[in-house]
Amino acid sequence: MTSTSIKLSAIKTACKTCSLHDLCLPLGLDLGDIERLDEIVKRSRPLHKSEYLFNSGEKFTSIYAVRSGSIKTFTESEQGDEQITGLYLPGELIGLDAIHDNQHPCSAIALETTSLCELPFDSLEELSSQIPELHRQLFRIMSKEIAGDQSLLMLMAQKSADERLAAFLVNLSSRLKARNFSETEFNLTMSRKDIGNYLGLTIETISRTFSRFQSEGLLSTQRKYVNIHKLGELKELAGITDHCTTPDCPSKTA
Amino acid sequence: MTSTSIKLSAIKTACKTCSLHDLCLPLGLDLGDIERLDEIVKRSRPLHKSEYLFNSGEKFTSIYAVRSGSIKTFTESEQGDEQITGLYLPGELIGLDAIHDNQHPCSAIALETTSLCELPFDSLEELSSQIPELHRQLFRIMSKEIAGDQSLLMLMAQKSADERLAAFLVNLSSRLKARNFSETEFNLTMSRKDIGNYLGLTIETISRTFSRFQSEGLLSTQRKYVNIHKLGELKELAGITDHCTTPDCPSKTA
DNA sequence: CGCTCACTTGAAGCAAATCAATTAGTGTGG
DNA sequence: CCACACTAATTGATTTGCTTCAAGTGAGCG
Repeated sequence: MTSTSIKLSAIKTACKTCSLHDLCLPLGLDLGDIERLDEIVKRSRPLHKSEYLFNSGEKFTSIYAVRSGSIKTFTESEQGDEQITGLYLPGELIGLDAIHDNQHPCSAIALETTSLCELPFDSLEELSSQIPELHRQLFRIMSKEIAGDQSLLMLMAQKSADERLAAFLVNLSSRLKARNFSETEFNLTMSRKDIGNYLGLTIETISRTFSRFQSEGLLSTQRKYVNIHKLGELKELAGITDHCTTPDCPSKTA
Repeated sequence: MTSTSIKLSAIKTACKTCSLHDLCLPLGLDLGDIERLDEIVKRSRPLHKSEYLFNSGEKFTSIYAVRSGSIKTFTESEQGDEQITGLYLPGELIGLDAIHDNQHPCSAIALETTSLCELPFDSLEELSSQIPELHRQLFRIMSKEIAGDQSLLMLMAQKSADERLAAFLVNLSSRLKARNFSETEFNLTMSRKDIGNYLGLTIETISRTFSRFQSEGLLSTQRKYVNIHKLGELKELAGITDHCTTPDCPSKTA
């Protein structure tokens, strides 16, 4: 199971050749630094759909970067109700919320077949104290996560069902675009139930809202497949300030 | 206005004698390190009520630690509606969400007379690369902020008005307790309107809920003054998992 | 004293939740 | 390959918790 060294050379993935280069940690690092980073990265077999990456309460040891696929994180209250707290796409980092008390406050599960890079935190921390630019990059990423959560909060607090779903789709669209996927045609890896949970709505409301969007010609859906016809209108509905946390964010260019 | 050096010695506040020692950055640092931290800290005149600390869109230069008083942060959408994103008490750090794109995504305003420590980020970053423990502490604090936002999210997504207000009060209570204030008697520095906005509810709902809590004997209020009579019941209402981000969090001791 | 502003309380309206019934996919074993 | 169960999603009818609208109260202040 843990026969890493042999397979590694076979897979031959490396930060410097990774297509997520400019989304993930290596942004702004020089070649030598990237090689040092590469040395601490562990790459294991991909997770299948519904497999756990870690469980709530587990000891925190590593940060994970999504290489392909997608992951959802969620917390569970003792009443048993579950709240999805994050959806992670390729190039995004999972586990940043676990640093402060050394255990994961949420569980993480694969929404589809997903491969990851594991970054043992001790090594990452040590390396980042030697490479100031890595250090800065880590701060930036954590800061971005904070800012992203806060705009999601804003969404929850005072948006209607329509606005929430629109914002969710627009956000997903722009994140996919930044990863060179289509911004208008994609597959939702989350179920209606998950989306509802994530947005603080019921499955019925999500379903109805999708139906209405479709009858209004904004988009068409077929189960998990979504085709956005009027991205502009959807953005407007979402409140334009598409609570985006992506590099292509319009507010950045301002 | 910026005649700092003279006044500084007069005020004579220093991290090592600060009562917030174990809440703020110096946690776990040795005396020598604290002195080095002290050298980069700027302490200016206190802010009066309703004065701005910084404005949304402003260039990010410093992190601020609250020494006394309280600060609220909020974002404003182009439609003009405002969303409060944070309430900061003594010992807490403001501005962590601004690191990633070098400008503040929200505005910060004093809720009462408030004094702060300003930590120029460049210096802090440099110092933290020299002091591993400071480095670690910064990560912990940012991580805690992420985890805190996520539980607030959970609150918004699937809690009733009662549960939200209860959770808010319980959270405030435990944070005040950690600062050696009473956990049952305190003044709300936020108005009903602000509380409503923060929790995604209207001012009327907040008012009604307070009235009901009072008639049920859970607490009594007189304008901003709150006296909690049955903290236990309130905690239960809040869902026990008091989305706490404080050192005395029960889940920590588990 | 009368003004304003923050808060309280009541009544009506509405968006989303809940309850309920169907339909469409997915998987399983005969 | 087809019947079977099982889950995901859709659609409709009803209920409800919160908002909105509206009026009133009380504290603080010139």
